[in-house]
Amino acid sequence: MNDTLRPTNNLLATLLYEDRKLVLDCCEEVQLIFSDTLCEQGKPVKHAYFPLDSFASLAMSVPGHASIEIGLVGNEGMLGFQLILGVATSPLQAQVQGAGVALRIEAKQLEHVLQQSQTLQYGLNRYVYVFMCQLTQTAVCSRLHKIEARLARWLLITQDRAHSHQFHLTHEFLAYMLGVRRAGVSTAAGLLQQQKLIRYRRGDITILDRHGLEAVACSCYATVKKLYEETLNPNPEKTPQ
Amino acid sequence: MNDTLRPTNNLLATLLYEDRKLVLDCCEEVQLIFSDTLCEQGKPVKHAYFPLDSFASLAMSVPGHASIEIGLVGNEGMLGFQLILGVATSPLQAQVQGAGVALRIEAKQLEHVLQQSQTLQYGLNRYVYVFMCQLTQTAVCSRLHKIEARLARWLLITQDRAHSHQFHLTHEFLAYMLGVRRAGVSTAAGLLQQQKLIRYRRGDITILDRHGLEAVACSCYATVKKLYEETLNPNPEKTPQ
DNA sequence: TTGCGTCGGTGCGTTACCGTACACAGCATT
DNA sequence: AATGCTGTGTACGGTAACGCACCGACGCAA
Repeated sequence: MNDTLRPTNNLLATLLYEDRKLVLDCCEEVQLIFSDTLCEQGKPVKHAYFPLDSFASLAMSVPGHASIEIGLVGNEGMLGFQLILGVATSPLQAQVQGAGVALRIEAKQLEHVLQQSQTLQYGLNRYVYVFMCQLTQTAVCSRLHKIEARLARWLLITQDRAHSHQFHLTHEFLAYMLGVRRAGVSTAAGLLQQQKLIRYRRGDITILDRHGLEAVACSCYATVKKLYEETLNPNPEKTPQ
Repeated sequence: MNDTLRPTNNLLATLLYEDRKLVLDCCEEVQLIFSDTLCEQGKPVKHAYFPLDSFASLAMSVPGHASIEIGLVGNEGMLGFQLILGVATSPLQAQVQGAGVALRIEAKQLEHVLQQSQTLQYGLNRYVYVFMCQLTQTAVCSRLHKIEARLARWLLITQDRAHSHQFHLTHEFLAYMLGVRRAGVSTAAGLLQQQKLIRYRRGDITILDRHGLEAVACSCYATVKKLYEETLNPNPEKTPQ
């Protein structure tokens, strides 16, 4: 497969060649449609996804409350971390936020290839670890930081996943993900727009000043980004252990 | 080893007999001292612990802010989940909250026995999964629920780990764990005491009415408890898959 | 008995966000 | 041109928690 001529999945890229091949041979390419639900809270999961140019949001809902952000999964990771741990039930809800292509592997087949290679197991376990840290950081963030900072952070990670300075996100959706009121998002977004960091019109958001946005966002953005870079080294051939 | 005459670790109890033996043979018994720090954020980890009658708190601190609760680990689980994933750095801070005995295994040895048994790997992976769900639930909880409910929840999980209706916890410490002001805890604790659910005096807390406390606590307590019961089945011989 | 450190109760002004509600603008459909 | 839906701006009163600060009560030790 010629990876250089098409978008790649960075998690797969961290794997040893043999392990990557093992996984890729079981994968099929699928087109993800915007707003499709890939898995629901508490329901069984049939596939794991390695997004290429697509990405999906993860959220948890609590009875009697709004839901809350957990994170976004794009081509830096994998959707369905539970399968790496041998659990076939989804604890979260996943919804496609950016249409595009993803590689898909059946749960059974993933389980099978995991049993065939210790190093694959190890490589994907590292992802589970990073994902867990990200989860914790997001948790802390939503507890400590104010809406404006969290909104800025969310826009940044969306831009990272979308690989574009422009994307579609309504205040309504952002409110849902951040677990706040729609009105709260409007106010915060208004502030960011006043500072000429972003521009939006009926759901179409354009990032005007990424650096400015990073300054407004809390340190959580940088922390998680660094974690991914440090832990998921994209040159495993050089550091196979 | 005669497990029936002494406190047991429930996670170890979920393992197959052979796997349990594999782990136990590498374990040494250690006495954990109250307020000892078992691992610090970002520092390497040398051991994993399986508490018997001891328990420890996990917290994450963010520069410029108070720290925040992640959870408590007692005889229902294991301290050092990262080691199961092959990562030897601690993302969190762990401090002994209940003095007592724990079984301790060296990181290297755990890695070694994990390589020897797929079923052990699988059994501990399930714990990682449950722990992750708990993490998420705690995250959501600290975002959505008010201090009184979260305090009630914390007291309940402490009671579960301490296996006693009485334990030592100052408002100061509770504030630290819940990520709120000490004064906020005092007010909330005062309310619980007014309702005759608890009694406290200079750090000594007595649970008077567990059911009442469960009613005040948010649903998160019940959710996580159920998750542990369902996922970590203590009779693996009957359901070895 | 005095002193000191720990622990907890309380008050005050401030802030971030909530629930609710209404108004309006852009866009598509009839 | 009229209608209706979606997306956004804004306002109002209410509240949970904040930072800060001070004081009192208890318990240990000199």
